[in-house]
Amino acid sequence: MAIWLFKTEPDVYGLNDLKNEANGMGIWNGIRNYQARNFLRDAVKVGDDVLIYHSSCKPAAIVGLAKVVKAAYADPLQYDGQSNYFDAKSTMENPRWFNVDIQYQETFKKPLTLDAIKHDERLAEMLLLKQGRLSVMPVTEQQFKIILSEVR
DNA sequence: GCCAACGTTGGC
DNA sequence: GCCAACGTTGGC
Repeated sequence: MAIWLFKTEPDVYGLNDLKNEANGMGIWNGIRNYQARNFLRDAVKVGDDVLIYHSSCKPAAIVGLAKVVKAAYADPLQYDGQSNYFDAKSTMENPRWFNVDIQYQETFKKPLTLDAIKHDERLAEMLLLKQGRLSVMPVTEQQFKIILSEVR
C-alpha cells in the first residue's frame, strides 16, 4: 500500500471541509497537472494513506490524514462548459483528468510546517521540497513514519 | 522539435 | 502583492 501527499488550499477545500462531508468522504478533484494526474490515474489505490497538506496559507503545513476510498474515475467537470475545470480536448472515450475519493481520518495535534520539514534532514528527500509545484506526490514509508512521529 | 512568451503555483 | 520556478502553448 502506498502513501501520498495531496496539496490543497484550505480556503478552497481544506481538511475541515473533508471532515464535514457525510462520513468524511469527499471528492478530490480539480487536478490539472499531468504529473499529478498520472499519479492519481495510475498509482493511487483504495486503502492508500493520504497526508493532507495546506498550501498558500500561514503556515503551510501537513495537517492531517485521509485514506483513499475510490480509485481514479473521470472528472465530470472536464465536460462541463460552465465549469472552470472544463477542458475542450477531453472526450468521454479519452478523459484527460481524474478524481479520486478520500475519507477523513485524523487531524494532527501538531501540524508539520513546511519550515519544520525544511529543517529536518531526515525529510530532505521529500518531493515536496524538490518539486514545489507538484500537487499529488508519493511519500516513502520511512518519511511517513517520521512525519507521524512528529505530529501526534 | 526548439524556444520564447505566457500562465500558474505557492512561498514569502 | 511580488516574484521565482516551472509547466504549457504556439510560431517557426
